[in-house]
Amino acid sequence: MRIASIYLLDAPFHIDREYDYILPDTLCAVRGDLALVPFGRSNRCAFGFVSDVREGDADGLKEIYDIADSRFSLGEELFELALFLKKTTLCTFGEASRTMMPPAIFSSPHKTENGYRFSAPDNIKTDKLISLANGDAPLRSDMHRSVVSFLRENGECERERLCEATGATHAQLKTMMDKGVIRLSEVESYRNPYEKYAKNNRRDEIILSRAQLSAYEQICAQLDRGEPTASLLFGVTGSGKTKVMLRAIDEVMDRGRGVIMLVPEIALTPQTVSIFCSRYGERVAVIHSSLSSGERFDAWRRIRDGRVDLVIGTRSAVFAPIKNLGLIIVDEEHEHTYKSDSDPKYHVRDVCAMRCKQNASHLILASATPSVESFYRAEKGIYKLIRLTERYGNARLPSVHTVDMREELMAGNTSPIGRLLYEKMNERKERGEQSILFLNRRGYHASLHCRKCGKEISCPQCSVALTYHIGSGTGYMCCHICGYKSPRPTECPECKSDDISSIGTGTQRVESELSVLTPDERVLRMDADTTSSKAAYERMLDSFRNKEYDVLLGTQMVAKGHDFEDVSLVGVLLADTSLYVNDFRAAERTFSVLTQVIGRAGRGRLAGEAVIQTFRPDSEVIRLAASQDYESFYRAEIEKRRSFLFPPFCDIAAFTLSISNEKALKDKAKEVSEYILSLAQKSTEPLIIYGPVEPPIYKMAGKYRAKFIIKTALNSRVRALLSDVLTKFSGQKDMTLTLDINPTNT
DNA sequence: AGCACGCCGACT
DNA sequence: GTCGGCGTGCTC
Repeated sequence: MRIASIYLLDAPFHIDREYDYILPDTLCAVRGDLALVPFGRSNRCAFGFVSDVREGDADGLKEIYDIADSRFSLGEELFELALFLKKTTLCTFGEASRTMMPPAIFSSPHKTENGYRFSAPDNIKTDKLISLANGDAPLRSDMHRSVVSFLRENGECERERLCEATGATHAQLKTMMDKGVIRLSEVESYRNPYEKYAKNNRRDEIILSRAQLSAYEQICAQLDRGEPTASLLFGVTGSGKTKVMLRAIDEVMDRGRGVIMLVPEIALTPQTVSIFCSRYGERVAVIHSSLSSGERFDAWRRIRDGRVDLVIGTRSAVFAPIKNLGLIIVDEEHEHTYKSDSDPKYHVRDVCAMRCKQNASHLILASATPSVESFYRAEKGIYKLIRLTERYGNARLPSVHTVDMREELMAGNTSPIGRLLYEKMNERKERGEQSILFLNRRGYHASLHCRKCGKEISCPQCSVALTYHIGSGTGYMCCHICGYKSPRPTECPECKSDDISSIGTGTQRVESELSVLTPDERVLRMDADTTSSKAAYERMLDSFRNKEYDVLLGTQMVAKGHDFEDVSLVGVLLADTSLYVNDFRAAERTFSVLTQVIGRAGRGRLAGEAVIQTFRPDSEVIRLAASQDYESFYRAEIEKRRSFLFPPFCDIAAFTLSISNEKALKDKAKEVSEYILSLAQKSTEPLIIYGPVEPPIYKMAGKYRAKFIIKTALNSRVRALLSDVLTKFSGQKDMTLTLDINPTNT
């Protein structure tokens, strides 16, 4: 008997392993194939993936219902990658495979007399083609004759086009089909929302500067080695990394190999897309979170069917089933969106490294402010370090002024705009140039406080302050964690005092301040509240580019990757907000976002200037960001990481326990803690265990949370230990225990 | 996670 | 007597 080992799609962690089934003679299967199997006492129908097929003893085993055809197979390479994810992130095989395939594949099977069969996903779009079957058949209708003569002249024709051209109806065509005069064939077709960019594509020649050419040649040298390699393309803002990447993509495609280009969610603007689509036409697939399920499925099918050589997309596009992968590019590699925060909690860099190993391909990590981990690896020689130290063309890095906001306060200026920034904005306005203002906080005021009892107005579901937003009427309070909204209170919910005051400044408040301070400046506010749709976001960037506004005011999203010719001033309204977060990556994040946002100024022919406003002008991070000196920042930071033992000098495994009952949390936390300690005692691996500790947000969406932080050096024995903890507590009800290995916020 | 089995309380 | 509460245990 042939026996197949199967991983199930929906097995929870503690029962996630291979299960053996009989493979009936009528079916054949190879590793990676999608299967339908009976599972559990009631033999409910479950999806699974074939891991292995062999001859063996069938006693006590159930039979596989069905195997899907190879179009819906994970394939050998992605199957291995799913196992890799399971092993390294401790997710289930099902979670891993779900992130690699479009959900449309798992459409519900249909029941037959003796089991279940696959249903083809119902949203495969087909073109219905009509061709001549027997043109010599005698015809009595004029319409039939004109259809036949049309087909004789034009050959096979798409059904709708045929109806349009001849005036025939579906019913008439049906009659002709029944008589055997014509025949209908269906071929799969693909929805491609980016088709419009792909028209009249052409590859314009790219002229590289001397520095860019050198970078490109270093990349080619890596490609020539024909083995898995990685480089860190470290180029200052505005150095023209994109051009180097385009040339590298050309080169790899000319060698007949596939490319995956990853970008952070925020960078997937129409500008980015149009650059690539107009260059590579229909050989491009774009993948991101706001595709419809049909579009997602079709992009996946186009890639699977070998119609695509270049995939551009966000994090999960690293799993694109592209054949003969030659190059992966991770643009803005320091971005935190490259770490998944739901299962599987993978970092895209690790998956890239694995895929490059599988395909002997090259990996390019690109950034003006590389993650400390990546720069460390470059120093160690694991990545080839390629530098671009100068801005492209005649552009120079902006000159930066740091303003101490305490002095502003003492001078009686309570506005979020300091005097220097105000002055410089006016200059820009007079010269017809543009400014970007960056503030890392949305809403109007950060929070409301009762002046009598000191209580802060907080979210009933989460332990964070509600942010005041202006809106219709008196405005509303909003929780930025769970989205809870309530009207603005008129009295303190605790002591009923009506003496409520506001603290802090958000983008909305700056917007209204500006309308008073500089009434003739046209200000565009861009944050999560104004860019609810992708279309709105794109429209805003376009109108700012078209100079319908003088000032772009916004959160993080104004800092990333945009290229505005006429922006010559960047103002950072409060640089220190992200410094007070209790997190070993706070300095890195602050440095990176400041450098990125400063880098938006002076990218064209105009000289750039930046004003950084802060209450901490003496802070080392702010000083280094002002001088845009990444390498000095890196030296200081890596020494801190070394002496306090943080990544890249150790790995961190973080368990989060969450329970809706606070008392139950305390009890369970003790139990988890004791279990971890008991395992650690038996282990010889280096393990430093902290916890239970209260996370910065203790209560989140109605659940209380406790964390356990383990500093360690990951290997298979440590993973087995972590897996043991997860298995023990993952089956228990009324609680969840999750594990994040090397999380981006600790 | 599902789902069945099973062992106790309140109903026609 | 039996319908149904959800505790317990298993899944090739």
